[in-house]
Amino acid sequence: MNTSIAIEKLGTPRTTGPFSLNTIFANFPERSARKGDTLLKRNHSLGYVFFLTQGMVKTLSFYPEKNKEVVNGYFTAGEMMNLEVWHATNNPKVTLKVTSAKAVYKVIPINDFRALVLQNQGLNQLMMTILLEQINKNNDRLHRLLLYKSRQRVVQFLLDYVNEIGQRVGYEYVIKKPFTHEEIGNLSDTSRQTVTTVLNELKSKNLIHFTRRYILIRNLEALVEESKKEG
DNA sequence: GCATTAACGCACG
DNA sequence: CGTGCGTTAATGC
Repeated sequence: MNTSIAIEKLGTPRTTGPFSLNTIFANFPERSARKGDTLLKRNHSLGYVFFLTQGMVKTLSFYPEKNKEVVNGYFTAGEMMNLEVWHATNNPKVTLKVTSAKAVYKVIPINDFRALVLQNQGLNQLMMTILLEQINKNNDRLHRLLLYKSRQRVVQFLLDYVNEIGQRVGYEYVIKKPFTHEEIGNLSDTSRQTVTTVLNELKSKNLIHFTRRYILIRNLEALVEESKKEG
């Protein structure tokens, strides 16, 4: 994989331009939330989709037979959330929680959303694309769990992370952390302690540097190699 | 071996 | 000053 090309794709073109989601949802008011706030409570009764314009939100599913909530993934600016309500107007398992300091989002009732999609062929196509991307992302996560060991998954998560929200600084990349080590563990299917040790190992190799506020990728190429390397 | 859980001390923000 | 982090020992497969 050519990471330099992948990095060039940074940004969210879907949020600008005449056919962007921002334009399509222009009439829906923006709402603001802070870290830890819940956008969608588990067992809510009404169907809404959400459009995230700023910040980061994680989704969790609840499994009553285990009495446990597991992290499904996270959304960044420009993404649609809770699209599952398209075929069932409520989504009782799912919770949406803000993980960044601040999040700005729009709430679109499912009936309004359906009407928009049915009258707008472009939006229809875009939704297909977005859904497939979300499915692919989940597939990739599952495949990584099957094919790679935990330390590699942490490195792979870092690479995803820098692609999505990293900022280029000279030859390095900075990620401002909306995640704790525990959350990184949830998302790369490993434990908090493993995340800590892997990150410190990468730090000692001078591939990355980090504090509680940010992660600096010092050597992206080497990190890509690290993600492929066996145990 | 490879990773998880528990446990505890420490210090960042 | 709370909780997120770093480390290690015990345990499982």
